[in-house]
Formats: sequence, structure tokens, C-alpha cells
Amino acid sequence: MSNSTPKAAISPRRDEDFPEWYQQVIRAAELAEPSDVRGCMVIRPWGYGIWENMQRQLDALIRATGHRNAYFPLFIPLSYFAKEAEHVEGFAKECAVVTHYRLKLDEEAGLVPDPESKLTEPLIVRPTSETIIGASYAKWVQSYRDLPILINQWCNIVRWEMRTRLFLRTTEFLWQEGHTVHETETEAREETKRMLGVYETFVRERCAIPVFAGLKSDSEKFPGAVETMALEAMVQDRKAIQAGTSHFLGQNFARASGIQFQTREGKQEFGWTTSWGMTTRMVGTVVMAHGDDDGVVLPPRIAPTHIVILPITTREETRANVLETCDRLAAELRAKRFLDDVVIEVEVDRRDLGGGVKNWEWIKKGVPLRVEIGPRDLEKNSVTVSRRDQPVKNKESMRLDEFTARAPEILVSIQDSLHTHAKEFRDANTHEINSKKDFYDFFTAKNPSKPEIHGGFALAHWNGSREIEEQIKDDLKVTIRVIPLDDSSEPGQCIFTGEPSARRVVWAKSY
RNA sequence: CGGGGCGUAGCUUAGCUUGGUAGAGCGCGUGGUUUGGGACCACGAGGUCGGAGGUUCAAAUCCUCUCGCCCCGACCA
Repeated sequence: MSNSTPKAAISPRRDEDFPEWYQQVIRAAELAEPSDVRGCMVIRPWGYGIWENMQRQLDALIRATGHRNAYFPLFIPLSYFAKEAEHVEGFAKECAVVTHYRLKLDEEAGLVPDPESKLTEPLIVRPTSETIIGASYAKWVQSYRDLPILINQWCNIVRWEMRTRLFLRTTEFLWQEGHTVHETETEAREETKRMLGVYETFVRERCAIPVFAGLKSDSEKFPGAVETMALEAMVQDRKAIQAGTSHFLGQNFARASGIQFQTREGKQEFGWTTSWGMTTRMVGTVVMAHGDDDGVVLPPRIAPTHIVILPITTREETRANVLETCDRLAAELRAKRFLDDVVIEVEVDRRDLGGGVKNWEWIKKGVPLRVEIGPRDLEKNSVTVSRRDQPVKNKESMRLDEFTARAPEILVSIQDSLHTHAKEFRDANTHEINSKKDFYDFFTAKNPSKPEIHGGFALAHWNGSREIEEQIKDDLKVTIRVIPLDDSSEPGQCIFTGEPSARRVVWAKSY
């Protein structure tokens, strides 16, 4: 076999067809697969392991900010859901509705919902839980002394989407939704911002993805919210993807659900609520942000396995010795920690498979470190180490004890390099744009029939009007992703109208 | 839900225009040869050609309906 032109493990390459590449990666890495249920996916152990890591770590951050987990019903009575007008308008189109509670065997039609069992009031499957949680909060909140209420829930939700894509948009997905009630507007606004900050930390530190944090424009905000804040990440086709949102709900939902309390002055007032969420979409975001033409590349902090040890047992006489060395190394590594407290997960792959096949499987799955140990390593008391953030052919021979000692710092170095790389990519494709023509050029593919990867984030002045947003969306499929919170931008003129603009906003095509 | 494309073995697919009841590569199993590597050889398992109806002596191939998937649009985390 000639290896002069190394072939990539995933076909097509990212630059050939990004959406298809994405699907192939998800499959090759065994993250998930489409299920027999329309629009729903099966999350396989490797993909679910990534989610569990995200979940565990984000959960710790959520707890550290004073929130506690609870669980509310999957089903929401239609009348509860109907209470907030904007909310209904936003979600009604994608609600699964439960109308019966029993099946019946019909002669002709087979198993059908029993007409006798029709619910007097239909239930909807939660697309989000503001209204059902609000009903509980209304009971729990009597006095300002009951506030704040700081609760989070991990659950599945259902949004009946037209088009689905593994992890990025499925009918059912997993997420975390925080719901809080506060005594004052200020507190609630602070909470909204605090949780956005938690997400920002999580996404940057753990997922190694840089983001722009900011406000959504009115047209993009959560149905029923006063203000929505979001994080926007850039993935490798230069499109934006939302990586966590936090909503200041004002008193809208409190009014709808009757969350009222007696103030310090003895008056009745509606509570100030917030909600915030992050979903399994983050798994897809990591794939698209860090993956390469050989598959997934996982940041160590969310990888289910950090180090895979590949015994080279081609010679029978050294086999036992090699395996024993592998097990010993695994045990030593497992006893270590990186970044102070992260347990190192190690797997010795002793499956009876061709070495090359095994190696490539782990490459496609994105394990941060691969370590080969064979007879030649035994003689030299060394190991052969490959980092997933470096080309497949780069192998480094290292003394065994040196590797054991350095493994934690190598993992940290991979974590850092992924973030640096993602940030460089994001920054290289983020441009200040100062004229309408440049803007249109920036977001127009050179090859309209088969658009190449183009565009990116445009930082441009905007007059704040919805009409302009809609115009741009119609023309280019580009939207305002976020109005950044930082105040680094100078005032200027809207590039579309020439009107005054307080600051630049982030524009992009998005998922 | 609109526009386009596609459903043939686990995956990728040939065959369909010009009907004659399936062929390949990869993967899988067994045996052997190899061995720091996604190897090679031999043998083998696996398909009611998405489903239903129709035309026909005969349908993967033609017709009708239906289901599902992918891409683009509308909508969204």
C-alpha cells in the first residue's frame, strides 16, 4: 500500500461538502444514528458519553451558582400552555399533542386510539417548561421571603421540526432548562447575565470553543421573553451556531402563571422570572468546530476516553509482556489527574482486530491521545504517542515513565491547542464590514450552483430596525446573531441606511 | 409545507432509457499468509431491488398511489 498521498478517513472532505461530511463523521464515530422514529435520533454510547460529560460539568457550574435540580412533568395541559400569548405564537406550530389515553383493537384499522378515551383537555408534550413550572412556582411563592427560586431541570423536550439533522435539530432532544423567580427586575437581569456567563465559561473552557456573547434582536428572541441573550460560536463552514441562551422574562410569565408575592412593603407584586438552556446540540457544535477530515476531534475535558492504549501483539512471544505493560500503564494513568481534578479515562483496546483498523477507529472517534506499545517499545522501555490534534503520521516515541508523568500536561496542551485553533479560525473569518456592497459580497458565494464555504461573521453597524433585518435575511439568509455585550465598538453609521448606529452587531448565516 | 434529488445486502453502489425473476467494492464469517498496522489469498454467509396496487406470459426496470431519507427554502436550540 502506498501512503504517499494519505487519504482522509472521512469522505467527502469538509471543503467538498460540509453537511455531508458532518453526517459521515457522526456515523463513523458512532456518535448517533437516525432512528426508525421520524426526526428522532439514537444517541450511541460514544455520543452519549460526550453528553454525559457536558452534563456533569455544566451541572456542577449550575449548582455552584446556587441552583438545585428538580423535575417537572413531560405533559403540559393545553390551557396552561395557552396562558402566554407570544409563547403560544412561537411554539404552537411545533407541538406534539396527546389526545387519548388508551388504545383499542379495531377489526379493520388495527390498533387505534380508543374514541372512548379522549382526554377532556389535550396535553402537549413540553417544547419548553415555563408554563408548567410556573404553575408550581405560583403555589410556592407567597412572600418575598420565598425568593429567589433557583431551579434547574435536565430533561427531554419535543419540538416537531420540519427538517432534522443529527444533534443539530431533532424532534426530541435533551437539554437543561433553568427557571428562576426573583424579587426585583435588577436581580432577574443579573441572573440572566450570570447564567450566560456560566455557559460562556463552559463552552470556552470545557468545549474549547470561543463565542460572541450578546443580546438577540427582537426578531430572534425567545417567544414571551423581554430580552434574550445568547452565545454564538463559529463552526468550520463559517456559519454561526447558538451555544446556549438565557432569557429575561420580565413579569410576562409570572403574570400568565400567577406567580405573585407580598413585598417587603406588604404589596402584591408579580415575580421577575428568567429561563436559560443548553442542549445536545452542543455535541454537534463540538464536532463541527473541531472535527477534521479524519473525523471527530474531542477536547480532552469532554472526551469519554482520554487515552487509548493499543497493544501491538503481533509476536506471540512478547504478547503477554506487552499486555501486562499496557495494563500497568493504564493503572498508573488512571491514578493521575489533569487540571487538578479531572480523572484520566484510559482504555486498553485488546480487541482481536488489525492494528491499523483499531487505530483508525479511535482516530475517527476523536480520542485525544493514542499510545502504542509493542515489542520494540518494551526493549527501549518506551511508548509511541499520537495526539489527535496533530496529523495522523506524527508519532512521538517517549520513555514510558516520562509519558506517565507528562500525560496530564499533554492533555491540557491538546485542550488549549483546540481552543487556540478554533479562535484563530473564528478571528480569521470575522471582519468589520463598512459598506453595503462589501457586506453583500462577503455573504455571496462565488459559485452559486454549488456554493463553496464562504462568509463568516460580519461586524457591521445597523440602525436597529426590523425592516433591515428582514431585508438582509430575504436577500442573503444572513441574520443578526448577537448584539455584543462588551462595549468595545465605536458608534458609527448603519451600512444599509446611513443612519446613526450605537455599535456594530454580529451578522452571519446560521444553523 | 413549497422546489429539487434519492430509496437495490451493514455501507457505497451497477443494472432501469431498450422488461426476461440481481452484480461489484468495502464490511462480515472461516481457514491460511502477513504483521508497528486501515495488508493479502482462498472459501463462504448475506438482497422477496422502501411499501402497496396495476400493466404484462414475465417488473428492480413501465404506470399509479404511498412511506421514508437527503439538499435548498420557510421555522427553530
